[in-house]
Amino acid sequence: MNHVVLVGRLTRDPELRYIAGSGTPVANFAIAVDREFSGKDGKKETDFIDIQVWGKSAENCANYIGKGSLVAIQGSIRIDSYQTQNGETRRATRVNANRVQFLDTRNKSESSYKGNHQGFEPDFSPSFEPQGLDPQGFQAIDDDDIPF
Amino acid sequence: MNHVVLVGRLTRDPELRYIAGSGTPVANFAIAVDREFSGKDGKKETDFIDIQVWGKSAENCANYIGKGSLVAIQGSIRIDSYQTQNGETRRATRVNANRVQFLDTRNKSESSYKGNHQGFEPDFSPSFEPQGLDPQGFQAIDDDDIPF
Amino acid sequence: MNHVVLVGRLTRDPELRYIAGSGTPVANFAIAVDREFSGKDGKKETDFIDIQVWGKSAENCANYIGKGSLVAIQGSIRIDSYQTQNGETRRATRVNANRVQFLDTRNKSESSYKGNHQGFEPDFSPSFEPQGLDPQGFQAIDDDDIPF
Amino acid sequence: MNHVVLVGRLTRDPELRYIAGSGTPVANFAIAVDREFSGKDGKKETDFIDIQVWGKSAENCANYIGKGSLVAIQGSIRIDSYQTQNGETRRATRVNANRVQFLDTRNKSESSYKGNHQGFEPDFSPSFEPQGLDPQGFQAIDDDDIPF
DNA sequence: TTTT
DNA sequence: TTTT
Repeated sequence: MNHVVLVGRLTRDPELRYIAGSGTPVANFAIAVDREFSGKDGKKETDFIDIQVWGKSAENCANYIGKGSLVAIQGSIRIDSYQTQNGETRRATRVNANRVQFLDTRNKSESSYKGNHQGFEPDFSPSFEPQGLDPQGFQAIDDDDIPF
Repeated sequence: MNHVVLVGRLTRDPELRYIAGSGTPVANFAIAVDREFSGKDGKKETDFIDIQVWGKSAENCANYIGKGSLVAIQGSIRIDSYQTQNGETRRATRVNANRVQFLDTRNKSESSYKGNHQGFEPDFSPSFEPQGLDPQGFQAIDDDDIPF
Repeated sequence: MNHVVLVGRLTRDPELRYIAGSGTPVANFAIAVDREFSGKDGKKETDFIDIQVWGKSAENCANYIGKGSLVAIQGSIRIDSYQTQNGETRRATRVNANRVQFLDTRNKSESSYKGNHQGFEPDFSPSFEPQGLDPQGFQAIDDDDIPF
Repeated sequence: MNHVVLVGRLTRDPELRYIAGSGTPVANFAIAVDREFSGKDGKKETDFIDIQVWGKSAENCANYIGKGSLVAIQGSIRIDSYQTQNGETRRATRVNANRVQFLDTRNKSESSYKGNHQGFEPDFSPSFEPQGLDPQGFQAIDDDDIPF
């Protein structure tokens, strides 16, 4: 039994890769989770937790959420070992997400607009451009195209 | 929201320490959690997850469970930063346990018998000696000595 | 160990009451949680789960969320027995919430606008009137009146 | 998101049925979960929670655990509606278990022996007889036969 | 660094 | 290395 539930906001856009042989999609990102009870000084404390998602869900993350999006994650703690360049063995602790629930109704393009949209899009981060969707424009995405 | 539930066995006896100023007890140990679905080759895979417990519950762990004990843990993921000797900053990921439920009826002494039993040691292994109840006393550890 | 995590939307406004003797606040409401995998016919299935919150958190729910609000709930399953008028004993199953995290930025007034907005009602729907702040006062409910 | 984790003991043996058309196995039982914090009078309080398991896992429950067994359950809350004889609609709240982890090493037969075994087996409940296994005797079950 |  |  190894169960984790987290609710937090992405600290960066998901990075999508495909495993060499199998072609399996993997997405990596981190979320910021505020602690319920913070330090005595009252200043907010936050844990930045690394998340890994596999398969179709990885592609959905890459396409529909970005830095700042609010998500609920269900998964398990996973500890992987790896070698540094100088041959040292280190451990990476991650949450392996079985399910990522998007809690922001605003999609990636909307979220980057936040109010400061003045005829052009200076701060429209390329990283929010919906991948795998029409690069031309941001016509509302048809309900049928959205996998949730 | 940051919730974790784990069921697994201790890989070593809990280490109990007391925070210098406050005297707050802290126990550290790790548990082995077998993955539900293991590799294609069928060989079992296991995550070794670091646990930290505070307060009265830390003392209970030190007194009543040891290497091999089965426990259910409820807590949250916590990421602490610390400095290595050469000034590098690293992160330690742990589960901060709010509750440790003992699932083994057998007590510490029984579990410590396996192998290191050499003719005497009535029913008590050194590693299970209730820490914090040591009449000798313990060395209070300075906050600064604790990387996490 | 009895842990529950739910994410869903309120099906109605919280009902706030105060326990007679102690004055402890209690709020009751239900949330709709869509099942991840629905029936073969593809039609969405939903569980409507009863929630009970105590103390300060009950008042916060009454004041800040309403029908339609998205929440994450952490708590435990609780089964209470009560008597029907005809002396039958029945069981009520509820989630006793330790923590209710509000996931909607939009406040109560906004959410109550949908549909029942008829020219005025500045930014306040009756159903969202902060209970427990009512200058009129509330009727303390006797413990015996509460089946659960 | 609808996640539940419970640790408790079976209050009765699992009842195994097979769905008419499909032949899918379903097991029903209940577990007793002690509340962490009990009433002011100090007397222990317990929730008796109904569990439902499907598929292969249902058969494993029927074969390997019984009244008194300690289990960890991971699943979700499910609310089903049904009609009483007099046409009333009622709701049944259950935990739909995705995974049942057996935390008792003692198997069914052993557990019913608990100490009071004096040459005959007065209190060997038939209900603990391993179903689907050899009714003749209680030879240790071969490791290879046990799916965990 | 690892538990059964 | 960090989110609102």
